[in-house]
Amino acid sequence: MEYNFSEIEQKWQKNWNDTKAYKVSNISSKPKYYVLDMFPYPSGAGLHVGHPLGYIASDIYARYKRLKGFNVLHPMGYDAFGLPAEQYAIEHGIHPAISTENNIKNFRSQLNKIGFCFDWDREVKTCDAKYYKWTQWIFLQLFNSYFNRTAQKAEPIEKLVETFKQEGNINHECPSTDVSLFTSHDWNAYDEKTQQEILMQYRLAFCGYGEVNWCEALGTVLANDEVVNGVSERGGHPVVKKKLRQWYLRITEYADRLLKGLQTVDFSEAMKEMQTNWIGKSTGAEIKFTLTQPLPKGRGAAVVPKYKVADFIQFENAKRNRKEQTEAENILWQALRNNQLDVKFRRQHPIENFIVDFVCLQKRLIIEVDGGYHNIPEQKELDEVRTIELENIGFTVIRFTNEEVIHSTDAVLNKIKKALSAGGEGLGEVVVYTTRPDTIFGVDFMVLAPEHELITNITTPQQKQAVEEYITYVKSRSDRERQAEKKITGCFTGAYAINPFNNKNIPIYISEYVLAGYGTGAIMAVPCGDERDFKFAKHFNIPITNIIGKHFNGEEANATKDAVLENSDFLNGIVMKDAIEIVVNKLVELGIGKRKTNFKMRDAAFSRQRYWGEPFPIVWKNGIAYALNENELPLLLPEVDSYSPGPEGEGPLANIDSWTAQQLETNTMPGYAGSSWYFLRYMDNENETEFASKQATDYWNQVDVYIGGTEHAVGHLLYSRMWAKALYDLGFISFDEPFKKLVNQGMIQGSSRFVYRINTIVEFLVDMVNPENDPIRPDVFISKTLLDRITPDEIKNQLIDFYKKVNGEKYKRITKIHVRDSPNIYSELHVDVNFVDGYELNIEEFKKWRNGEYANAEFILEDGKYICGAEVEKMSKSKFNTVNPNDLVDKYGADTFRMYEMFLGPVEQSKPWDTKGIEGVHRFLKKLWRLFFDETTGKLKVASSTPLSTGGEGQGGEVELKILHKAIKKIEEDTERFSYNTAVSAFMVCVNELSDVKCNKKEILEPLLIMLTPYAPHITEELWHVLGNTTSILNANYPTFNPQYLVESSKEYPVSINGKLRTNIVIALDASQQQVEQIVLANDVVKKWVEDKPIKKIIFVKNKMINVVV
RNA sequence: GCCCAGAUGGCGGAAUUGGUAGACGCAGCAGACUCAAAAUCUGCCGUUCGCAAGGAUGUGCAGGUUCGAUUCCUGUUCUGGGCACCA
Repeated sequence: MEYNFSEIEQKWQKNWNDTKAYKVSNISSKPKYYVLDMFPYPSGAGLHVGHPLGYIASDIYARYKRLKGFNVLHPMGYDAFGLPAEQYAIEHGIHPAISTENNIKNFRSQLNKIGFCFDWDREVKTCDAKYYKWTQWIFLQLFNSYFNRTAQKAEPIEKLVETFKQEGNINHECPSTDVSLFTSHDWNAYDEKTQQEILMQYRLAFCGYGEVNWCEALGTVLANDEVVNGVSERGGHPVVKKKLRQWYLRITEYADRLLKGLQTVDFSEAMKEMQTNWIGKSTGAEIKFTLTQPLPKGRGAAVVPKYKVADFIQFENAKRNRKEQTEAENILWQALRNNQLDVKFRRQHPIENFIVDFVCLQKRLIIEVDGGYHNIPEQKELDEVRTIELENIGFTVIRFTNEEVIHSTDAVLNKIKKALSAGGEGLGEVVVYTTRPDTIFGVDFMVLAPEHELITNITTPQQKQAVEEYITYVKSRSDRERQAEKKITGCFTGAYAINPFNNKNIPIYISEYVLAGYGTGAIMAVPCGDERDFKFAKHFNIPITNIIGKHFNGEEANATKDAVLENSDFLNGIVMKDAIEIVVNKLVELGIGKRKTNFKMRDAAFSRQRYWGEPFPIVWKNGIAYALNENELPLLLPEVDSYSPGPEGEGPLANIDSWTAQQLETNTMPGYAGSSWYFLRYMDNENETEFASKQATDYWNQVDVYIGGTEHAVGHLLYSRMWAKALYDLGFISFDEPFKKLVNQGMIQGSSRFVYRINTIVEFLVDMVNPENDPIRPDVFISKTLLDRITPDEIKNQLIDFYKKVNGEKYKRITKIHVRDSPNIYSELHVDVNFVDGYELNIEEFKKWRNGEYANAEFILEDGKYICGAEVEKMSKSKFNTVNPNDLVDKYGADTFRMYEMFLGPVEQSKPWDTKGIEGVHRFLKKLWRLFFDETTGKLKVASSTPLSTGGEGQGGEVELKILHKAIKKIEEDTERFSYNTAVSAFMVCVNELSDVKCNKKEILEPLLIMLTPYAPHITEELWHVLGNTTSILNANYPTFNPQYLVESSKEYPVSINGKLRTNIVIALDASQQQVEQIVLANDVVKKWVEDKPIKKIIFVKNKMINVVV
């Protein structure tokens, strides 16, 4: 019998389908195992050979775990909302639902051909209303929650509202800087709109404003990859940043937990590192730099005033005063202490010759609480003098009576708050964020992000025009371009700030290398320690202060933390990393800065101005966003007439009158909405009352193995981790990390092929009387190898020869030829790899390509062949380098295809696709087949005869058992660690060796079949039944490794002299060091190399090697 | 620019913990079977010197640690992935 793979594969695929062999139950006595693939987007191009790589890997693992006795969940579904379908709809007028459904059908049929063990009854599609009902529902949970920073978890927003009613937001710092402190009194007095606006700043899903790529000409918002070099990819229209109302997820609140969670999951170190870097936690300080301009109101002081620090006696008095607090002072202190108003207050603090009641040094605000004796005239006069003196050195003084403090505390606090915010404006200041406060004395200039709000206020009239021009330039550039730019650009604002530590004037610049979104959008530049600051200083000729002595050579910056500080006042002589703490403490003490933890990660933009996505279950009333009720879900995506954007760049939903009449949100959710929780829906995909029952999510729990590419490292993987954490916090699931183990699959790259068209233009002077004599100028392609060798002149001559040939008789009438050089002598064109054999172009196929576009093409060949150029690129339809798995399955069968994809190399490594080697794997399966069937007679030759165990007489049995158990050990280990390429070669070795010993024993071959089942399920099921089994091999028991079959008594040791291998000697494994030394030194080869040199030592590593050192 | 990964024969790759570099497969070469082809089987196959025995050299590049380095360290080049609206 022949190995007829297509017959076998169809037969068993039908059988498995009919018997529901892959149906998985949520109720089982077996331990559970959840194997998940990353959610595919069903693109119109269909599957190419790159897609199944991860699916085959997971399929093998799922089948392996099943053989090992697990109840395995291995589902598949579609991330079906997305931009490409919408783009297709715009171009072809076909509803995305229809094109998506077609793509899904195509995808599924392609997947089925490969023989995956998906439980199709659990299939999900994100664009299905039954699915997105729950995406909307989860969104509402996020909308109706806030992050309790004390408890470090999400909680219902009603709980927060209760707290606000009781105590204001004193214990719940707002994640947004837009909301300052308010009391319960304040809260209760706020109107609905204010209250809702405040709540919005706390919600986990919230509305804000964000910049998008706006293309005026197309009237639409563009995705980043639709923008190329600042213009739209389609049409090349200019693109600028535009602020639009957007939804966000407050993922930044989860930053710390997302970091901590990484310690509990089994992801690669690289993956964890990428996520860690993306979250970008850094510790440092915010430092306030006072501006020299505009001048503080009415006082004329252009420098930061200094004041005298208290002497010993004053400190003693202050201490005593603190103990003898009045009732009013105590009340106020309780409200001011511990940064409750966001700033640090001190009580009974000595300033100049006075001891003031309360002072905020940072805002230079003094609060005096007056007891009764302040009412006498002398005291009043003294107080006034004191106020004037304090104001002269830059303080603001406000006074309250005991009465006011005790009876109208709220009003007093409000006045203080107002005074605090006014204080900042008067002086004008820039807050910078730095991770290196130790370098404070090396600050030579300051750089603000061009978006920084202070810029318009501080720019001097002389610099105004230059600054505006620069800002216009920056507006046209993406963050990526800004960071990648090597050229130094920037602009001086004309303003100066003062270094609070040495009063040095610091020029303030703006530059695109400072991004508005990170830190405070302003940096203090230390050119001797930071490369970009250094280059900036050089470019603008800013003198550089060296604070690190010989560590700075004047040629390049040195970011060391180990240098001893110089030119640094009170820090001189201190090692930089120790100075960081000292400076931070000093900043806090002086009230000019604070310790600050920063995250690079930003809140996740969660809306798109598009049609093909989940509608938000949100209604707007009077500018307030209200959630729909649960029973109004799903909010169905309506039909639209056109997929073009709304009037102000909103999504297409804004064009539907009935939609806008209901005041429904016109944005839709982004692609990652549905994919952030799909792994939960698989557990219970038909549930109509919950996103998944608690019972189901408790049973399946975390995904045990998740296989997917690193391209999702920071997007999808962080979002879904956040969603899981939020659902966990709110009590809907009982695990807060969704994926226990992550295996990264590499990309299969395309190996593109190119043909080279000659561009040189040949002009003919022809007989104009007969226009039909106009000569034909076919496209001429030149072979790559030839192109590399010959000169442009030779190319021209070849070209003319061709024109002569094709024009034949006509050519004789041509009176003159003129060859005009074009800038590029030739063009490199992608050609479909499917009609290139290796590098040789199949010219006939090429001529038929693209409806005969090149039917008349001519070719300059070499040795009768057209050799193509080659390059490794992304596999993509537009590059004509895709290979369809269907073609390969038809030609070699699914089993061969599956094994070949695995045999290509390690799963996690990227590699270019090359179909060439597939024959080898196919031969392996045929060879396996021949172990069962006689080549010539076609008869089954497997016999049942118990192979003899160790010590028995029949060596045949021993050898075969050894071969089998060596394979079991290797293949089981390799499968466990996803090293499928080495497992496949172990199968090959095993089958080669069994063929060599002509093994035909059922007891050897049957376990081999079981081991091979995960890799090649069809052929093994067929042979399994050939051996007489009646149940499916899918449910067989994995063979058990027995080490006793592999025991050896001696080893052939490699022997090196001075590390160079010279010979091999067989030595018993139990030999001692002395015995080994004797044997080795007696060896002739060793003697020859040692000659009479003295032997220093002999290194003997048991079971490894021997090295003689002379 | 920043973050992550990778680089080994003509090609895909192996070497799991610092211990015989090139397993397994492809391609190639030689041979067997055949009228022939296909299929199958056998042998050879990093480079280089040599008739051979054997030697030299060799894991992107330059250094270092070690008895011994593809493996560890420092620097560097190139390639791939990501960089917040592709999914």
